[in-house]
Amino acid sequence: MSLELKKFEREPAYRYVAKTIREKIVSGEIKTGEQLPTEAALAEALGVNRSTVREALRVLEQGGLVRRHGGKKLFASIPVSEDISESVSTALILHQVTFIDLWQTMFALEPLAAKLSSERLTEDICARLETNLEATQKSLTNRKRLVELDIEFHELVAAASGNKSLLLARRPLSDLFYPTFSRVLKQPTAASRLLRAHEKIFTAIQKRDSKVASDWMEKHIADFRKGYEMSGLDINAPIRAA
Amino acid sequence: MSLELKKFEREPAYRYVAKTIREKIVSGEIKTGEQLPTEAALAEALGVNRSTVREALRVLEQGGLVRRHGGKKLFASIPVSEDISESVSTALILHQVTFIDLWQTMFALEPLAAKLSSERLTEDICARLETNLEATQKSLTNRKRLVELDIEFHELVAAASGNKSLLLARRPLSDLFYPTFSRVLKQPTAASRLLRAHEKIFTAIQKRDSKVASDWMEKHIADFRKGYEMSGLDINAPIRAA
DNA sequence: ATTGACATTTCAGTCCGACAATCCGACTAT
DNA sequence: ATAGTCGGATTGTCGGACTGAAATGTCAAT
Repeated sequence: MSLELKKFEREPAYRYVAKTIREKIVSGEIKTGEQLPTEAALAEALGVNRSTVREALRVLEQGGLVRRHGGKKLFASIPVSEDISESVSTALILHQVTFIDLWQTMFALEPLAAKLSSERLTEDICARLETNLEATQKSLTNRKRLVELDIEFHELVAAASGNKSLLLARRPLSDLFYPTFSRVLKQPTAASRLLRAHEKIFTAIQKRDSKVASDWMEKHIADFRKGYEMSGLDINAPIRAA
Repeated sequence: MSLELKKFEREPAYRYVAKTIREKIVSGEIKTGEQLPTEAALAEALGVNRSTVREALRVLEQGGLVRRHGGKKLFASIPVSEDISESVSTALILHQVTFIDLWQTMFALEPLAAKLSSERLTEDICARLETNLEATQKSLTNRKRLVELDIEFHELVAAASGNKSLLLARRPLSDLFYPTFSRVLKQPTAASRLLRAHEKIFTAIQKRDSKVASDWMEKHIADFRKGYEMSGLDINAPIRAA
């Protein structure tokens, strides 16, 4: 017997304004990349004060729907994974997710990314993967650089899949993994194993061999976990913020 | 040859304020559930105007890090999946993800959720799943209700996994699926197939049989796709907003 | 003591007006 | 054309003010 009395909550004006603008963007009435009116103009058009418009803009900005180029003009935009990732990451940290939580999810997503990439790889991304691999070969002793290249490799594979939901889902997990990844790479054979796995994955993707690509990615992610454990890190401890 | 001269960008005060408060929350200095000072107090403490504080609060609010209870008091809080899901969903829509994109990702995540649930199921959630199944049996002809129950079932399974990153990753996908799900349920045998799958999954989870749980979930998700296609919906068309 | 009605205070939401910094566009001189 | 100059437009920030709703305090009745 929930009474649910009417939920009086009159929605604040700033939220109404945000919703209105968001809908115009989502519906396509305001196209991506298009310039928005000035704050003053929006205020007048919507019949509210500029302060109210500004609060609404902060909301949209945080959601990545609106951004400023070069300090002044306001543009409608598509939220990119960076926009989303930060809030998801902090949410995960506050929920005290453990390494093993993240790893389990990643273990499901990354092989999928490898598989799909084998089916959709474009010339552009293929070239970038190749460049990435060459750089990796030259950076086997530079842990910091190696971490960057590993991040890029996996991001490229996910991008090659052409599946944006996959890209968006894995990004925050990746962001949370990598602060400790440098430590895992201290393991003697870690760097060479990483390179070997990346090469196998890349080759398989190039050959459109989705099965092998997926399998090697699986091994690669499994290997990451082993390395994590062997580095003396606790897979059941909550992930710390970067 | 990029000069990259210092990126002058002095960060706006409202963003600095937001960052400051966020860090205090993430670091635990302000505990979850704790009440925050009033806007005026924050303004004075941080040496900025109240308007500036308010803009910062909009940012944090959007990220689910603070919320108001009963319209007045401000509390620090943990972002829940609803908080995140909306922005991720709109991002996905703007990226024009297709049904097949979402489905592929879901096809990787849901069996994992079923598998993990088999290992960690709690009494509480077990009972709620049982209630859910009973309600489903009684609602086979009520499509609207059936959609709600299906959402709940899968959400419960994911919750039972105890893996928050999984919960957070699947939520926006689920939200995007369900607007069209009612149509899929028009298929003659769809409702009974759904019930049967849910029952099989639940039974397997109860028996801690992770393999069977995972397999049945896989079948269930695969079946969903077939139903989607048979309903005359285009799996390659961009998902529309709810 | 507990309850309930009523008065008081606090505070979020909104508005107004203002100002400095700086970005943009137009105009001018080279 | 290119570079330099100048003024208007626009954002970020500020101080102040008002309103209504929420929180709190007061007091009488039970």
